[in-house]
Amino acid sequence: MDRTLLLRVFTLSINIYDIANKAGVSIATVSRVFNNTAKVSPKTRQRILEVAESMGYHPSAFAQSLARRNTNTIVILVPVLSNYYFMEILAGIQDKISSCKYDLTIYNIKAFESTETLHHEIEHVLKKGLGDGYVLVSIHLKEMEWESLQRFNVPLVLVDEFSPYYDSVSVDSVKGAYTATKYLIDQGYRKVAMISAVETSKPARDRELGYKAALRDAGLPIDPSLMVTGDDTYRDGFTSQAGYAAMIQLIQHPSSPEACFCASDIQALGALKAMNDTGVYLPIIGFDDIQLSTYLGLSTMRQPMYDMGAMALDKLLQRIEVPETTVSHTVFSPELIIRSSTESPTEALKNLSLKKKAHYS
Amino acid sequence: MDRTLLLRVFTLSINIYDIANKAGVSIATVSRVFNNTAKVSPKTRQRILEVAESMGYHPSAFAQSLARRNTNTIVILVPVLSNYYFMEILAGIQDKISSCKYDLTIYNIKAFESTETLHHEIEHVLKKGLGDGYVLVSIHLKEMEWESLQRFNVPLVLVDEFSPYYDSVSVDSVKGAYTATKYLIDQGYRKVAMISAVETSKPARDRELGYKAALRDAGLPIDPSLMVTGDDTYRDGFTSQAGYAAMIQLIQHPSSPEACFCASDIQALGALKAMNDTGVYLPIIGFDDIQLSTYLGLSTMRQPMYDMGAMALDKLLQRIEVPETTVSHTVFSPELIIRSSTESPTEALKNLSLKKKAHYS
DNA sequence: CTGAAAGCGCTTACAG
DNA sequence: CTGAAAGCGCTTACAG
Repeated sequence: MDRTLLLRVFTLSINIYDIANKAGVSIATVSRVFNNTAKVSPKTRQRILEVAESMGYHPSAFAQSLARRNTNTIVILVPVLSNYYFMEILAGIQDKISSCKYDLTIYNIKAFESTETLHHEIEHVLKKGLGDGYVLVSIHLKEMEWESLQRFNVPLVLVDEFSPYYDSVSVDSVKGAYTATKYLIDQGYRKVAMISAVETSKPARDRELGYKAALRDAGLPIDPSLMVTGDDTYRDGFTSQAGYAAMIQLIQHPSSPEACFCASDIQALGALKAMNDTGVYLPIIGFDDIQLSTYLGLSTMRQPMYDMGAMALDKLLQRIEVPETTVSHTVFSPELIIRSSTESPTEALKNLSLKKKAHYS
Repeated sequence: MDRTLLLRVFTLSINIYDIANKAGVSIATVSRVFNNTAKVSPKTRQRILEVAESMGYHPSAFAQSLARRNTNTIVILVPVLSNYYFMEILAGIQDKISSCKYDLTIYNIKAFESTETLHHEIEHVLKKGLGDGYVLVSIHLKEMEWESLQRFNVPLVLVDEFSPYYDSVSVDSVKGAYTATKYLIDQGYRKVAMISAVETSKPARDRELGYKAALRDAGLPIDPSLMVTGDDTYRDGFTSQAGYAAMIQLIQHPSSPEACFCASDIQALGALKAMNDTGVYLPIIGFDDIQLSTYLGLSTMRQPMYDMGAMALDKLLQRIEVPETTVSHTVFSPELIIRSSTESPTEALKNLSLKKKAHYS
């Protein structure tokens, strides 16, 4: 009695004891009606529900999780929240999860100055035990670091990353970059430039690999000065601003590149704008196929982001159910989507003058 | 001992007792070093840290929250995850929160068939007690429902909604719609159509209000058949698909509208595409100013989404600190941004043929 | 169908 | 500087 009163004063929140008292039952019974976990006489059930409703009671999620040793929630770990790529992946996850018992929580990983602090941050979150399972999107760790995460023994699936220890779904960046670059070469361009991102970015590195391989296979020289980044490390350089700056660099480049493969659509959009602003046109092909690309006529290598998200969640749910499932890796091959941004320069040139107007703002 | 062993078998997770045992101290001391809450001798501190590191220990977030009666996390409640509007708002929140002690969690409200189930879902989440404070984005409830939420006595700020009981930040939709419509009228168009969304959507209703008011003030007739929705209720009709369908309706409309105000940019993008596909051009002005709009030359009413997110978080943190702060409401006036989509038809017509090519996919 | 009681993994006065 | 113990709000065998 005293306890309850004291409690009230401080937290103003009602708990299971309050309900039990008022309904004249034990807390066990209250718990049972809220969990539908055992037969409770219709009468008492009704009474408890009424009391609870009138007092605005609901079991505390924390206490439940603690007592049950499970959380009934899936958590998504992402480095940045506002990003077209993640948005698509999240959509896939969200649409899938709405039909199951799990709650969805998105956790924003803050520290990512170095892979080491990233690693610590991930450990930190996993140890806190917020979810029954985790989807890690675009989190890139060293093999050893991935290995060490195993000791937490928690279901975990990787999107846009590979590690032998965990289920994963990703896209073959090397192959995609190769295809894109080869396409440009096949169109007759010899001097194909690349807009890339910071070198610590795994997808950027992989795409550089594919780009170089395509040049090599075509017997073309690799000119490192034609691989530009826009010198902007915000978000690893995957921004339209960085793409804009990079394209300006290419336009002013002494050896006049003839076409350009771009590590991401978002950068390509910036590059497109740079071309409009300067009036210089370069056939360009991006990577991702975010929704905007359709509208802007950007040719690109499509990643099935929505499906990747959905599949990642499937794998996670499966693993939570049956922890012994053998680890599986799904690697999608990006698909070449040709739109107007890779039209021949003469065709495109006509567009440009008008587009310029259209993009005035 | 027995307990610990048994536990291990089932959960495989180490707790504060394990660390205390191994380090030869009490759990209180272990707790203290992890919370930096009292002086602990450097020696023992060091030892405890080592033991913890070696065993991969970290305090359980749930147990901590339960014992402390606070969670150290802010939760954002949103109806849909993948949405350009939310993305911008989230960016504002995220950039702000990275410099404070709170963790950020995004909770996806599932049920929104009716405002009643929405209300219940919100109650449900608040009662679970997942956060120290909540930012509710684009959650629209009846005044009574908002009122009833007060009993949970939890810090809560509203974005894109108004209630006298809570801090809020929003935009004056009525005024914005009025300005946009008036602009078109001032350009000389008499038959201004509107692309709207489902009638249960509050922003859509408000924008309809502003649209009608502008027509009325200009002495123009209001033709309900010129207010179209695209008949798509997915996401309340705020999709480019719905915008596309709506524009098709307008294009085929017997009374041939001369210009169009659109309730959101995302719909306007769809409408733009419809115009490209059909070759029929209508000056159009959107609402939001999402990032893509710059690229597409869409005239629009700008909402400062990023700033709104940041400000919402500020208000929330303030309220958590000082619960008695008087409730404050910030209403931004959307700003008219003129780009090429409102060019005069003759000018625009020239654009169109080329844009059409550019948008080929 | 229902209760008493132990336990989930922590924090935090209180006492020393 | 450190420990014993109560408490956070639940769940869940166990017993009846």
